[in-house]
Amino acid sequence: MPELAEVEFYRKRWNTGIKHPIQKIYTKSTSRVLAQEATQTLRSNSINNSIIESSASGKQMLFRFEKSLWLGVHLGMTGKLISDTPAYQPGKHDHLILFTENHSLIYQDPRAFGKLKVDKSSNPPHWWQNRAPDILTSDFSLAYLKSKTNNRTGKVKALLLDQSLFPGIGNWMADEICWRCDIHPETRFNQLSNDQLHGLWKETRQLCRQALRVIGRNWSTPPNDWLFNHRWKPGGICPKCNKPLDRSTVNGRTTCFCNLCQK
DNA sequence: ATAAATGTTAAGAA
DNA sequence: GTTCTTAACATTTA
Repeated sequence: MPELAEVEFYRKRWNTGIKHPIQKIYTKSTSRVLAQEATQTLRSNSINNSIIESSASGKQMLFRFEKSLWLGVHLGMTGKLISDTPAYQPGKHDHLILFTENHSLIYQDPRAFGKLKVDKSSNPPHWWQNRAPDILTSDFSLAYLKSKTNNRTGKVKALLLDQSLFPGIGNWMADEICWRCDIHPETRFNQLSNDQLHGLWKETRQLCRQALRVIGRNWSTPPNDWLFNHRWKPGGICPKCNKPLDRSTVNGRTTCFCNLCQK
């Protein structure tokens, strides 16, 4: 479910709890999301401690506590962050709940493909420090992208889904980018012309900005001239040429594209 | 009943 | 070393 902008949307939902001391903690007894050891560390270090800030990078989030504690969150396919009242009762798919005086901060994940990581140090954990440059930073330049993808023969869609190259891009965003650039998702990356590569880089950044504005802010529905609104509908049509969209499997993922527009 | 779902990773093969 | 394919993970929804 969550890609760059959805992650940002969920991250902000826990803002309600910032600077409110944790009074009580619930953890699911056997959870693949929150491992045994992380559960212990969190249980013994979160009470009377407060989240003071959070950040997102690609599909990862990091919550910083006042006293030497960090919580990393990856939402997997069906993870959600929720803020509710202190009276909230744990449900079947809740893996972690932090209770403050006025709120409950919930990590809910039915398929449990997400991951919660805990680190007890004063500096940000090492897995946060060695990250690929975020798409909207100045480090993600065309020159950088060129240098990282030089001679890559994989399919464009496959590379777009590679988090070490395009952090935050997921299935719908990868399709949206290919469609906007009129690039067939199975095109080999090293077959892209200079113009195509430049276009792909620009559209990638543009889509990230737009998605953060539209979905990241309040999860509103994107405009109808995005592929987004048409890609999941059976019989969906291409907003550019009004012909039926095509589907196939690329890189093990359902891929939606227009075989008239995308060459 | 069967398939597919906005993600990641591991294993084995080419 | 790179890339591809497949499977696995667990649950809900169409």
